[in-house]
Amino acid sequence: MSIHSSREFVALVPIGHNDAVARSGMPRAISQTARYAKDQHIFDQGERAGKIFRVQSGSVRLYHLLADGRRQISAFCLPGEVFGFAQQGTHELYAEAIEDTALEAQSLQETLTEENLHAVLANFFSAQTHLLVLGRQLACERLASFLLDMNRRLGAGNRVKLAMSRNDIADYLGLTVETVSRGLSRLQKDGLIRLHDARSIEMMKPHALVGMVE
Amino acid sequence: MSIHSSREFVALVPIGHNDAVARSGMPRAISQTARYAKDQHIFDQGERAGKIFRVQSGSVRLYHLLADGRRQISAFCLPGEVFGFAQQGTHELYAEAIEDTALEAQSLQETLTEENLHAVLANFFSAQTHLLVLGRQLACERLASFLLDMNRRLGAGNRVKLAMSRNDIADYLGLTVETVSRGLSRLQKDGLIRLHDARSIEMMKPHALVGMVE
DNA sequence: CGGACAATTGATTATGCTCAATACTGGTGG
DNA sequence: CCACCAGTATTGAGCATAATCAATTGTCCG
Repeated sequence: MSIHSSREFVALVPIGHNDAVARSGMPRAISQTARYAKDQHIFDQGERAGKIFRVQSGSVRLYHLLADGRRQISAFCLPGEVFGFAQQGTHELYAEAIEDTALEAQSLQETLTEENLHAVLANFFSAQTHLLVLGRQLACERLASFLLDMNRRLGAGNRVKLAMSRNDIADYLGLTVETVSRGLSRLQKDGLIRLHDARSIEMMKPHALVGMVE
Repeated sequence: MSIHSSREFVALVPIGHNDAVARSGMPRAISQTARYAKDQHIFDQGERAGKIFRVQSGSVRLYHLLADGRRQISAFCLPGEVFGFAQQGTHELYAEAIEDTALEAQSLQETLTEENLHAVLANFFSAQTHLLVLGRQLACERLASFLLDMNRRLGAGNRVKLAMSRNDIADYLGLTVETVSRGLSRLQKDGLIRLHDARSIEMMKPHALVGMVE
């Protein structure tokens, strides 16, 4: 893997809450808000990359596809989170809005900021942790990991309102829809969670869920 | 996830082949070579992070553990590659030398460089791609992915000399040792690879292997 | 040469997948 | 307002891939 002019390779612009940059008087990035409808594509694999995105509202799925249609969602992006980093100037995955979504799209600049690096690192550690889930956890454990992660990121008591379908969850956790559904039913039967409706899930015993995933 | 002073969070120093920095006269990082024996630990999860490492020779495994001992190797690091990026100043995984290994350890500085960012991105995309393997590929497909990746990174014709055991490969691919062994036997029986010895594998039909993984 | 570790192979089991049927939900139009 | 319809979710039955348990074989060092 060669290390040549990485100037060409990646969007490097200040992102939200960039106090350090604001104070130092460095040039701010050009940014604008773009709106996407449910299931609208944001960028495709192979597409030229020139921007990074910060979710203002809504949520986004990032995924890879195999030739026969198998799909792996590598991440969900929730409000406040940043995505769209690319190598070789080309996106390696697909991005779609899961629901109606507003994104702050920021144009390519050559400015290195700590916030950029921090966002990339957040993406990286998130992916790395997910490897453990996909490689070594059982179906119910994967679901517990997913619910706890969503709860942490959405942060509203012990109840999460999921934007994504069972199909999306399955493709994120490396399972099938049926297994996701059965797993949730099982967690509910065991008293660990409560399904208020299919997309609104309350964690009744968060500590027990944590115990499942570590 | 708060975005405060990321200065505390990550080692940011110039790394190898840093022509831009060298030319510009910016201060070079303090760096030194450290040697590790087979299976020697480099850092542990929870340990204070203060350095990043560049592999000069040998190879390294990075992994997570679950409480009951299940292990997921998130990456193998080969000569020329960089690892050790951390968040919150604390390592999130374990690092061990797979064989006798020399590392260029570089002290923490606050210098942002394009090479650093590029190294983090390389780590990130590698993890992201591996999610597809763990989430959506069958055992033989995972093995094909692994062999092709090793061949690309080691780059010596169509023959790879693996430093790691079947057990390491299994923990990297989310399989058991037995399944790895059976998968390799199967690929050999089908004429796709040839096992010169257990650790020395030749790809007889690289194109067919590529066909398996996409 | 011997002993420990590593790798392979076999038999059986189990987790999650596939195929199939049914239930639920939300939006639309009569 | 309610009935209908399409998409979404749940549940069931049988199957397949990979895990587990177990026995051999192979290999690298001392």
